[in-house]
Amino acid sequence: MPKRFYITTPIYYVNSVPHIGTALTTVAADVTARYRRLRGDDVMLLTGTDENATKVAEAAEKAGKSPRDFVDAIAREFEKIWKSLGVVYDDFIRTTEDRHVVAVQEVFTRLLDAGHIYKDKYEGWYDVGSETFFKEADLVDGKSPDGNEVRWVSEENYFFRLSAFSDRLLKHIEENPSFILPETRKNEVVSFIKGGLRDSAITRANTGWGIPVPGDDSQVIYVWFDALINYISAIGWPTNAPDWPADVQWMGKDILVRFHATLWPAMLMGLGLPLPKTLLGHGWILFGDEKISKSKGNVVAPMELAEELSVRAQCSIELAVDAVRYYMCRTMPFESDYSFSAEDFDLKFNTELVNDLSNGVHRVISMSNNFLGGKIAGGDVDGELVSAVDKSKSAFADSMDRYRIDEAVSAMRECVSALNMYIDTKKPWELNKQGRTDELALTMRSLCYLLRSVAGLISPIAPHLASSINSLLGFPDVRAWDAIGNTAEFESDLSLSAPHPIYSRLEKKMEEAPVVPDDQITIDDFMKVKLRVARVLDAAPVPDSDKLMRLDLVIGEEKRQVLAGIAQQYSAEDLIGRQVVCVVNLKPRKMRGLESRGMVLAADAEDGGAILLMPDKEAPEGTSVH
RNA sequence: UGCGGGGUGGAGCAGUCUGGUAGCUCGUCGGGCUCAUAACCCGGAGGUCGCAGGUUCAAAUCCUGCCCCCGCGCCCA
Repeated sequence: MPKRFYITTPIYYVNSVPHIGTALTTVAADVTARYRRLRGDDVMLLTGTDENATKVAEAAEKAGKSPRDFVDAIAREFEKIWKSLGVVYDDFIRTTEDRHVVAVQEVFTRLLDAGHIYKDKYEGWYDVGSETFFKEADLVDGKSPDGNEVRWVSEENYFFRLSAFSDRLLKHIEENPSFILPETRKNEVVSFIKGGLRDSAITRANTGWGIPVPGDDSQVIYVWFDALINYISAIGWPTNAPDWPADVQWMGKDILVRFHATLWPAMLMGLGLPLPKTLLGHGWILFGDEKISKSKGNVVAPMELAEELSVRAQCSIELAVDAVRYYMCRTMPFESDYSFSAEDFDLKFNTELVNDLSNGVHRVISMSNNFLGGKIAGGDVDGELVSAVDKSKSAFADSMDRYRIDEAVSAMRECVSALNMYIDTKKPWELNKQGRTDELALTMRSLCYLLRSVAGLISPIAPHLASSINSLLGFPDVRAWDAIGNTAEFESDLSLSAPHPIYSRLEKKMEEAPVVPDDQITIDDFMKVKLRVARVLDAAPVPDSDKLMRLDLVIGEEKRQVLAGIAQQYSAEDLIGRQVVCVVNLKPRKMRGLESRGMVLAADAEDGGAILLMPDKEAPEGTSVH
């Protein structure tokens, strides 16, 4: 069996549904797959879900479901979304499937036998409450710094000898310039490896969810080690995996360096398997001011975007999805990130898809119908446009072959631009008025030819849009790369459909919520911060720390530990007994191994120090502050 | 302090590796066209390429120093 062109996406965590980020990766992979199919390749596109993380078991419990039911439901959700986004994959791997479990255990066994995996002890005082290990020195009166009971745990874990692969990895990266793309990511990987790779623990205690270590049920395989193996388990390894190595593995930049470009190739080397040809770590589409959106939890779901668009642009949901796919492709962040905004989306949609393309199509179809009754006699195509198409087509291919989907879109747009220019130059309405029928037919035929080529080029990106153009021209879909820019089809008479616009222009959106200047917050924002008067019960400098002071505070009925960077200005004696103001609903944070559950307010001194705030006169502990 | 990315006409970006016309999209101004969804086409204005030195016949591009912004880490909570 000949090797297929093998494309992968990461497998996605099942604790949340896709957002525009995961959709970006998956759509990019789908576009690549569609392009390769157009080029005549037999393609294998793989996606799937990562279901073995311990968090999954917890999330399932919260949802009141068994882990099994929980992951089943989410996996179905993913499949549904990819289908809606027009992603056509050839297989969907779930890491809870037998074929995967078997492969993971086999990988483990082989690497263990080959000496790449070893057992090592992990010892320490374990705080069951916070699932954290502490050093002897960190303990306070035989308890954890938080006051929890601790017990001595001596856990044996399995480690993967990642450190041993550094030189081979660097060599491979150097010898294969397109192994890691883009270039900036490659540099990052190289400096990460040169900084020293540490062996990684690849198992953890078995809590009832995950893939057991072969011959040692007390342990399960660590989720990343497990997950990466999907790329070979899905295509039949260890039995037979003719499609390996992958031609391109798409992913976001965040999971490239630590996992796909180091751990994964090292594992493959350990197994004696070839490495993927290209690892592609694209940037992210960010949402306007990232800080603001994070706090608002503002995630633009691609399908919501499409649904809204189908109403506003008066098109089918499929065409709206294509517009979203188009937007993702034309802005595909390669080296750096891209900032998404609704305004930007509307602008790109209106100018590129509606004004230039959809309206361009409409011009051609309308004129053909008005001037020629929708019938165009077969014949020659203007050589000027043939060479314009040739140029676009090869630029498109060159870009796609380098996985620069954004550049490929630009190449396609050259044709659209040529279309509108050509119309203005040839002025078909004048030819019609003057009765120059032959010239008119040549012009319209040539324009149809150009549109047919545009449809072909855009088809991997926006397949329904391509179909719409083709059907207006009275053609079936373009199925072969060689058919793009081929004039043979135009030797026979054409019979066009009646004109109707593909997309409608978007009008300005309704006024959004009043814009608050960046440096201002509303009273509601401020009220989110819960401030309370607290009394310092005890204080002590944090060991191994220059600036940190540990404070035990009384806030009303409650006691809590807060860390503050004030040790250089205040001693324990200064602090014990005095009142302070504390932010009580701050997310807990660990520093120097200790947990801080709040923040005491202090003014910033000129020397960078802190000046503690205290009530003007004594107030009961727990009094709220505004 | 560390690591990474970045500072190019009003906005967003390309160009920097491989020195030699500063390019693109949007906006703006003027003109054209009337087939089309107030869309399309042409032209103009607008930049000391973060700052200061250096190398060179020539620097956005190479070298040195500095300033500022963003992301990650941190004895910031």
